Amino acid sequence: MPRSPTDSTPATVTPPAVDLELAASQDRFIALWGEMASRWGVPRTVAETHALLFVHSEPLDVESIMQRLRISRGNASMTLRTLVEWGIISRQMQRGERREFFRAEQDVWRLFATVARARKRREIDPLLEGLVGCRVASTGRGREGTQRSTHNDRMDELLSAVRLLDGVSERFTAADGRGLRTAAVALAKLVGFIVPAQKRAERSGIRGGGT
Amino acid sequence: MPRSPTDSTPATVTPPAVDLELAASQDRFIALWGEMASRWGVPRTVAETHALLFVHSEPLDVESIMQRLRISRGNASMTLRTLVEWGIISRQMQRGERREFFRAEQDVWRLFATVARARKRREIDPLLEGLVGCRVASTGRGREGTQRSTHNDRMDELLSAVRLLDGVSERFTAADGRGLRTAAVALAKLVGFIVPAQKRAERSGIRGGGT
DNA sequence: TTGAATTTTCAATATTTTCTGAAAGCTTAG
DNA sequence: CTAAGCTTTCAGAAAATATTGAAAATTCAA
Repeated sequence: MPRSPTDSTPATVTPPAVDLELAASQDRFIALWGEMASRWGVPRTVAETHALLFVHSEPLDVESIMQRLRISRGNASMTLRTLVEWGIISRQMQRGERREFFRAEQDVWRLFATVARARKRREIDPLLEGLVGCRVASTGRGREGTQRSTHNDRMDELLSAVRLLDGVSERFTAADGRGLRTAAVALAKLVGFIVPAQKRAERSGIRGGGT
Repeated sequence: MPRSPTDSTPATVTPPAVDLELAASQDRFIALWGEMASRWGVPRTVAETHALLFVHSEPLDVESIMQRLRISRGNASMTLRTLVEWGIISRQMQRGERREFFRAEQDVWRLFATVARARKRREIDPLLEGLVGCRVASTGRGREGTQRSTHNDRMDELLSAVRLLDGVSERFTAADGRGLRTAAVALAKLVGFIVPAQKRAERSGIRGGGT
């Protein structure tokens, strides 16, 4: 590997002539994706790594990722493993090459479907399991029985609502991601909502983060 | 106000005879909800507070909440404020009473719709805004132009996918929560997935994150 | 098998987020 | 106006999470 020990330029990814503007755009996206991720409870570097692989169509090796994102080897390793587990990036080893390369799922809808499925597993399934255990034995007697029934009714209502959403999502995020897109489009039509090509800022001062 | 100054009993919520089994069930639910919340990136105590108010049909005052959940006054205050901002609990002051009482939205679908809307605002809207800024000026020239186009295409694809989902969710989570339920049911039908009126344990060993 | 090129693991460290508690701020009765 | 009763604020403590870095493990060519 022809890299001098004095080498300190971070541009491992691209040999000499880099398109700086393009790189800057990519960096903006990486930052944005990382930023969003923290709101979704996903570690920043995990999202950044994914973003890098997503915008960089050719597969990258660990070294390049480390350098472009300025993260440690250990972090890169764990992060990549996580992403592979989630199924949104894949390892690619090639004969003649010792190191592994990684590439991201490029299809947006498949990406979404995969993420949705992962979240469902982590966030919905345990809820469904747990809810049944939150009921209380009904005694059937007077006022105590009534209170208990009310409680159970509440739990049941919650349970069936979650089940409904769960069932739907299960069908729509199946494997190829087609379902998700279909669902979105179907729904859009259903309400007569046509997706505009151009975005319109209907409301500007939305939020209320207070202070 | 008939409370002696020596009064120190913590049982503000329930006078003497409490249904311990019921309380235990409620606690299980509170714990479960709190547990789930941490996976969704919501502070545990925020979720627990909401859970308590959700299972406890009558309004509760801050003191009761603090004691039942064993949290500090400050935490309770901030937490309640958050929940009120999210729109899933409401303050209720009453003449003759100095303290405030809180009660949770009891309708599950409205609850979901509200939460969905809040998340959309925090997690989707900033993404939409940010994405446009991630494009790169197309030069239109040779290979550099091609790379740039590819990048922009990717961003556009992402953008329109997010917009589609966003638009749909916007319509379906509007205010009353009816939309969400409607959507879920509609989708369920669309794929031939019939929601049973009575819960049926189709799969028992639901399985899970199987290693 | 050896050893050079990688990747993985994990204890230690850094960072971020959440919670506490005490003091300051309101509001209303008197 | 003053005081009692409640609520909010916020700096710092505590807890939870994320990241590093270097040693150990793995892999493969020779």
